[in-house]
Amino acid sequence: MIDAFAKLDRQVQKWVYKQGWTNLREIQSKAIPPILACDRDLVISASTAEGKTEAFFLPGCSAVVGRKQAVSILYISPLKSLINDQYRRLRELCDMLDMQVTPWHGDVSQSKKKHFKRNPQGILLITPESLESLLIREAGWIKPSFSQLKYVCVDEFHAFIGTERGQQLLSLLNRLEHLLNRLKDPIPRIALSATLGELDKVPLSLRPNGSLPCKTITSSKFRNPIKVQVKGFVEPAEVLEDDSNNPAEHQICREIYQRCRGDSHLVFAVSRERTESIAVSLADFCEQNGVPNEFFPHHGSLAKNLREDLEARLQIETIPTTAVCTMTLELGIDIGKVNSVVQVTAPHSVSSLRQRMGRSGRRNSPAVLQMLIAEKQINKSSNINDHLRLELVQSLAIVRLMIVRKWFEPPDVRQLHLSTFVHQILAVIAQWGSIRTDQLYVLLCDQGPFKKISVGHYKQLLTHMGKEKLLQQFNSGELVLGIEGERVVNHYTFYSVFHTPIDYRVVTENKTLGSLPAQNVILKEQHIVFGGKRWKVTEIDDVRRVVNVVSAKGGNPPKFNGSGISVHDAVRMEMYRIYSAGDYRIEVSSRKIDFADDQARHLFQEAAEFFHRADLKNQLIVQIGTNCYLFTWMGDKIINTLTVLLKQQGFVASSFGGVVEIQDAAKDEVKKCLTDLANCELPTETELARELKNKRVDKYDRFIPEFLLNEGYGRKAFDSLAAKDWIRTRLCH
DNA sequence: GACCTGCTGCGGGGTG
Repeated sequence: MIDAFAKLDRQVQKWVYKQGWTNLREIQSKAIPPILACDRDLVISASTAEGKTEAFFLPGCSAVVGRKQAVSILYISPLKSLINDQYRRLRELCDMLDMQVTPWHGDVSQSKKKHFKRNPQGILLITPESLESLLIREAGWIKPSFSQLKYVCVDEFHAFIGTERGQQLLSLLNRLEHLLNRLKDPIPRIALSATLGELDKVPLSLRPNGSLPCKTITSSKFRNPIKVQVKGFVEPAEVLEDDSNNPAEHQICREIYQRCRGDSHLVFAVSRERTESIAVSLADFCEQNGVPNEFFPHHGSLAKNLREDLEARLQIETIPTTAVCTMTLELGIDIGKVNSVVQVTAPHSVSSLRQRMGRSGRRNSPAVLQMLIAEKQINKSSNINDHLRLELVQSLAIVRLMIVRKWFEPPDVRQLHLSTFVHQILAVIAQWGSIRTDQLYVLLCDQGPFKKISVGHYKQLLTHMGKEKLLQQFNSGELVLGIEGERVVNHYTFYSVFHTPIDYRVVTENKTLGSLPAQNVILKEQHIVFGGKRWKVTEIDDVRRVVNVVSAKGGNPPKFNGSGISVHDAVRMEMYRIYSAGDYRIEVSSRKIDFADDQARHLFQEAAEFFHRADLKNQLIVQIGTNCYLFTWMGDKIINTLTVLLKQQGFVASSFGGVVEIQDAAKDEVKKCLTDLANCELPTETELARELKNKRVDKYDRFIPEFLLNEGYGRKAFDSLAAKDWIRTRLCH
């Protein structure tokens, strides 16, 4: 450890002393030799607040100190706010090293950018979108300015893996190496990441062409103990018309109020709508009790300054503050640690729950999680899903997977990312002016990250893009942008690969509170909840897309849009094990720890009894009245596949919470149908996708021909092989 | 029955 420290630059060592650090953290010491060697990629995987940033920058800066001719380190972050944070943290170190550090994103002033362009050196902190714009517009400047580039560092790498934006990033890094003639002598990539599942697969996600070896560093540090409780609530069967007084949610808010007031906590409420309704109820409790409000909402549709005010307040430990939030407070921004984390309604993945837990656990105190789950009261009209209490059992399963099995979801790496492929074709042509089709394929698919795209598909896509006037091909084989291509590329929204719907701005007295999706109807005089407060809509301007509001009483939060959720196989399999055993408790050295409260335990016992009575341990198809219910206890890809297969065969099938409902069908009929299907070739995922409408979900899907779109969509939504395997191994026996 | 992220160049007006 001490040896590693000795290898750092003297000024860097001085900076470490100045921080009052007596020694480096484990991952920081471990990272020094491989970064100084500069001959391989590196994945630094550790939980928040273990000093990952310094783990890279201490040796990284040591290796490049004194170099003035060109940029030495390129740091890429998914968030502008993180770039601003890192800039503040790096400035002192870089001042001591007489090294330039420059933040570069959409909010950085033109003057700062101009200064850097005249004087490119040191460290550049940038977003993928800004790097894209530099490659397209300033490739001639990048070539000399980055000629000495020694490291590329990607922060929050887990947020990129398997996404459209991550695919763009990989393509950008490959295009950069190509531009700098560094394909044979690649620039080492350092990925900083929260703890990941399946660490052995990360190197391929960091450099798909494998042109440089990769080392992975993790921390063996003893983690804070974890305290978890699941609390149950009962939703009365007869809910009054006025759902503003939703009884279970009211009880849940009372629980949060009593638990959280006086300290700092995060309440993850899953949807923006629920975030608003809980935040405003808690503010109401404060008002009724004559105490100052300390509960505030935080989500992506809230104005930036409101969010930043709350983030700043969370950092002040002496002021009790509870943020009711969506995943906006899951990663990235430095808000310090909170006393505990509350999760309202079941989380959908183990990995996001883990991230959330990481926000709790101040100085040697345990990380505390409370899950508040409402289930419906059972009556005559209750359906099978109500009886099974799927949400409660999903919550129990996810806690067990996190604590007992220490498992979490790997990213889906089967996807084609066709929308981003179209984007990168346009971007590369815009960058070079023109390129031969074979060169373009080598750059994006052979060397770059689009390895799953065949030459045949590539050619058909180019033909289609030609028809759409995105491209034009000369007789020489050179591709240039077509009229439509020029139009798309020259618009400033081109640089991002993710889709953003049109919004209305919500304004009061010239202050912007946030935004609302345009599709959702808001009426004049309507009372709404927004930003944790109550308002009346006074005016709607459809041209400027502005909703004006004034302070008022009453009202409900507006609807925001959301698409489907996806639950992994492992979660449903764990649910099946819990039901079958009739026991969810966690075994710790021959003792069983019950992490549910009385109400949750009671709700679970009722559900387990129902499961047992219906013999769901052995029965995979159940007949209730004229309907059938199919239980696979598998993830949503298999559920989707079976649902569409049954529909194709003429059944009326739909799924909810992982259970497939088949209307007006006999159990044996359904079983025979699926068995027969599995005895021959099942339709491919592409064939299943043909059955569906509304498949254009990603930003550039509108430029993809139907047959290719089916291929891309099929891989996202279905898994024919796994579905066939399930029928043969489970249903046929 | 879900969430999040980002982007330009230019012209007009105000300030020091």
